Amino acid sequence: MNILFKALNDGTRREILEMLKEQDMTAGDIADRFNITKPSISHHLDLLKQAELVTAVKEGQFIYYSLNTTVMDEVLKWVVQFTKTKKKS
Amino acid sequence: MNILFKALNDGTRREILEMLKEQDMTAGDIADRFNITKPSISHHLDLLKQAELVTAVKEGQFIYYSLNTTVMDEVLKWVVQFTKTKKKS
DNA sequence: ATAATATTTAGACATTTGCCTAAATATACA
DNA sequence: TGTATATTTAGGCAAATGTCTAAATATTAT
Repeated sequence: MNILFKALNDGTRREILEMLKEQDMTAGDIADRFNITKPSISHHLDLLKQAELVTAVKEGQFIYYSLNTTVMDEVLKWVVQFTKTKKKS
Repeated sequence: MNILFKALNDGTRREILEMLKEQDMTAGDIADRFNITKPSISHHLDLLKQAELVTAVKEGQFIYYSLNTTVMDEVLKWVVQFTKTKKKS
């Protein structure tokens, strides 16, 4: 849970997740969309990978990153407990 | 969104939210449940307040903190976009 | 084998974070 | 008025974070 919220606590990383929601992308393609150096993006991707929010598959000299939606279910479950607190009126 | 994830990115703060889900509490009562000094808890409460995850009401010399569930809906909305991506098979 | 491309690893640096102690503020009570 | 209680504000400090440049690794193409 901790590592998950930590991974989500950064705008760049959240944007990466939103990009990967649309399509799988290589590390380079992801980096090209930000005004941040490739090593920095690589580090962000590593954190997302540690949190298992993304998976990485090497294909030749490229590494394709994909979203792993199942982990989000955990976050969802945690958040939901605070929202479904409605009382009958 | 940023300040929200920032507020949630701490175990102590998430625990406070879970406590407040059960009942409103004073700053002191909250602090008593942790092995952290009152000033530190006060700081955590301030962050939660900034994120509007909690509200504070002063009653005499006490300050009662309550959960504000409506803000969680925003988080929920953000998270859900990643979970409802199931395809028909 | 050498060069080019894709990506990561390593190391440095400034900023942010979470914690602490000490002091300040505000209310209640004797 | 003076003292105890509840909470916050201020200032300091070590650890974590996000960024960068330079170097290392791996793959592809000449």
